[in-house]
Amino acid sequence: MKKIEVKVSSTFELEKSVCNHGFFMMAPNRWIPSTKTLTRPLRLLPHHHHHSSNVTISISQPCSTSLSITLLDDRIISPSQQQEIMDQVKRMLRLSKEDEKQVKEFHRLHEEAAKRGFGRLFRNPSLFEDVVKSLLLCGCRFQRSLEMAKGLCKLQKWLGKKCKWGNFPSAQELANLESEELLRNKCKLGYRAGLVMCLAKAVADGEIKLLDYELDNMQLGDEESMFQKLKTIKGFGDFVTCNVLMCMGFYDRIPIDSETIRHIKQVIHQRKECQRKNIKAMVKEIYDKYAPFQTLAYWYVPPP
DNA sequence: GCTGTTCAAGCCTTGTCACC
DNA sequence: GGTGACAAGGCTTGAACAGC
Repeated sequence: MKKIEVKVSSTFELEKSVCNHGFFMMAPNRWIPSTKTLTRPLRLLPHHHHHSSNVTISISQPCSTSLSITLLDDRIISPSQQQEIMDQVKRMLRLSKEDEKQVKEFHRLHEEAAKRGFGRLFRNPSLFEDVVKSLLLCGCRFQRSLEMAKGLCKLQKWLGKKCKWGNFPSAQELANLESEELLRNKCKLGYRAGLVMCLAKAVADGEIKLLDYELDNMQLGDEESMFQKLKTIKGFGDFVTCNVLMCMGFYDRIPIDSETIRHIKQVIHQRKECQRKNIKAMVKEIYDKYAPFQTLAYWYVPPP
């Protein structure tokens, strides 16, 4: 079993960087609380004549200054593939220099979060997976979103691919499906099947350049134009768009859904007057002082 | 800018009815 | 009366759209 070490700053805490909003619970991510380990498959780019392949990893934090990535399959990994694995882990846990900078700035505004080492929101290894999962959150309870993600991870098996642990399908894999019926009926995506299929095709055809979106955003820092651009995609309302912006690292528009009302009412502020009607105003009132990191502050849950 | 309405899907509750 | 099967409708979600 091969291990890769990744150095992290001493303020980094794996559990806090993983267990914050719902994505860490969605397949193929699996968090094991007893060992504080995150396990999931990652996709490796096609090499030479081979198709893209999966490698299963688990991430743990043996000490405060380093992470340990364990490769669970018995296979030889080239140096460039090792780099691919590290890049994806860095994306999930937001370990880039830019992320580090944002966390520090946020901590200047939010003393309590700084004290508890909170400031990184979990992501999936690719923006495409983030986007699809954001769509899965729509129009149902979270439990069903979890089942849909599981269904999508079984897709590779149904398509006859040999893999121990089904990975989340890529845009290419989804775009190559004959019809959306498999997504609709077997993965139980319902009406979301059409949206996901449409998105996958647009991404695979290069109509929507997700990679560019991600690369551009940090350099340009133009959230408004990114918001407008994302909003044109079918199925992207305010909630999904803000959730995707959050994944990209723009934190000043909080993704508001029904969960937000519960969140504010019961968990955080004991504010009973919170309703669907006034939720926007209340969120603004409570979190605007943390601008431009409102979404980070929103996901910070103080200890009981 | 907002409001309200409609849409979609599946789960949940309730209602109906035959049967023992 | 109690029970089980099944159907109908309600509830829930965010997006989309119409209207102001």
